[in-house]
Amino acid sequence: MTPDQSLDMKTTNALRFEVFSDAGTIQPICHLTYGPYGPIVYLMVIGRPREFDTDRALDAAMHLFWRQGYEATSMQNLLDTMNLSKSSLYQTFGSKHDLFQRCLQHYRNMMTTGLKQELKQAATARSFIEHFYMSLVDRMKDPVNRIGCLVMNSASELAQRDEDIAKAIKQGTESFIKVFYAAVKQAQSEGDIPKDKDAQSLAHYLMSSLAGLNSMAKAGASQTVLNNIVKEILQSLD
Amino acid sequence: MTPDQSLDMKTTNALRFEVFSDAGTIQPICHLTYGPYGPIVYLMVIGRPREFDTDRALDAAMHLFWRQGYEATSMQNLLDTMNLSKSSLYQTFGSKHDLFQRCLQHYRNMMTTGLKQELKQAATARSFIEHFYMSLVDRMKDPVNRIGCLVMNSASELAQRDEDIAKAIKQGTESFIKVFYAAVKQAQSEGDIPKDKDAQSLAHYLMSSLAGLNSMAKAGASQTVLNNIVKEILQSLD
DNA sequence: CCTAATATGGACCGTTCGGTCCATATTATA
DNA sequence: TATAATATGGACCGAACGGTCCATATTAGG
Repeated sequence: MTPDQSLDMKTTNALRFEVFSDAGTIQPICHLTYGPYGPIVYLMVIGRPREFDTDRALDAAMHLFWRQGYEATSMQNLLDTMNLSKSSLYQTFGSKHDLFQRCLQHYRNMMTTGLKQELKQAATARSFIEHFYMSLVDRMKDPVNRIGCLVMNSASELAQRDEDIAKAIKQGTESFIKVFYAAVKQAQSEGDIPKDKDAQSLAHYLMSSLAGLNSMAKAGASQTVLNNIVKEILQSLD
Repeated sequence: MTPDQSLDMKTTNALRFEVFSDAGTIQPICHLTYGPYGPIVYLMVIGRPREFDTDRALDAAMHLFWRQGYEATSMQNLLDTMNLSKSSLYQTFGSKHDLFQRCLQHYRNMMTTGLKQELKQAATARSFIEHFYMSLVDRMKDPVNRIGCLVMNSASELAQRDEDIAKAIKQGTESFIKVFYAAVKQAQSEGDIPKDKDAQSLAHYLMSSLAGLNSMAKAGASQTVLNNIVKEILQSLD
């Protein structure tokens, strides 16, 4: 169980135990009640089983919010994309706001997992960093990909007026920065970044540069311009 | 007349000549009609004069959009802030969308004018650049100021789904980049930035870094973190 | 005083917003 | 088969959305 998961207990007329999955969805484990001969534990859930995949629906919602932002995404829009009925959505995710929080969590997990894996698989940490920025610019060839980072987009749109989301954003950026920090540290130990550079500062700088790059792409900067910016950014590692 | 201004002619039962002010508001010049002895030119406008200051209202709207974003700002919100009646607003500015475009223009003019002036007044171009970033971070002490840049905020929120606004955003960023370019060029001629650096690339990089810094501030980065990022950014000028 | 032109306030519009509720369908166990 | 629990579809809700329209007020010139 990762730190993101938490145990929850809910009493109905009997007793149920639930956990939250990585994606934040509720997963029933067992169902405790009492029969004439003592307690009975049902290991499966009673009731009609879900017809949709919660995590898949969450993923669809995340991509929609990512592309459109919070305000510009309507519930109807979400229903269509997630392919759910209104009841199912509200029963499973609570509200638009709650759903968005789950999406932020999901995004954070997805990204950090992916980045850590890429770092592990890269030949050197420095090449990981370089490849990260260069492939980012490459992806920007397709305007469809100029949607920035969900966390930073949300910071721009919501952080100043929603404390809960601000907290999630802070956690998100810190997670990303941790990956950059690990990469910088590793690169320093591999001799590819000067050891006298402050790894923490550099990690923050890399995060900031990433945000800037995404902004420039959204603002319509050309491939050439983006590449030149990346060149400047990467020189900071020397 | 600056390039932003344009001449417009509108025919009613007579003929009127109008210009757009820097803020984009309509300014009547004269009113041409025909009397029994030939054409008559009224130099003043016939009709009830405006009771509000158009530019002041536009400025208020701009600050509201800047703080809240486009979608999160309702017409009622605008009416209250601009202190106008619904009729006056729609008559003067057309629609929410049109008003927003005007605000973008106004922001661009305001910013470029201010920056050019600061550059002119600075001891050296390099000190202008350095002071620009450092005072930005200083302003971020107050959360009220963590509202980023209207142009970049709009890029994040709207550029991918509104061609007109995307165009305005591109013009905006290009205007800012021009100022940075001028500063870099000047600093190079003053010997404060190596002449072998590509001024254009550096200008784009400075713009990108600015966007990143604003994003980080919105995401809740501490003063210390922001300062460290600025240090890294400014090292790119060496 | 009449007229042309504009300003203003407020009623009003259809649509969409996020969200609730309920009747019905479906499932697994008792 | 009865029951408990859940899933689902759709009707429905009040509020807010951006926007239109019209009656009235105000101004300057004829």
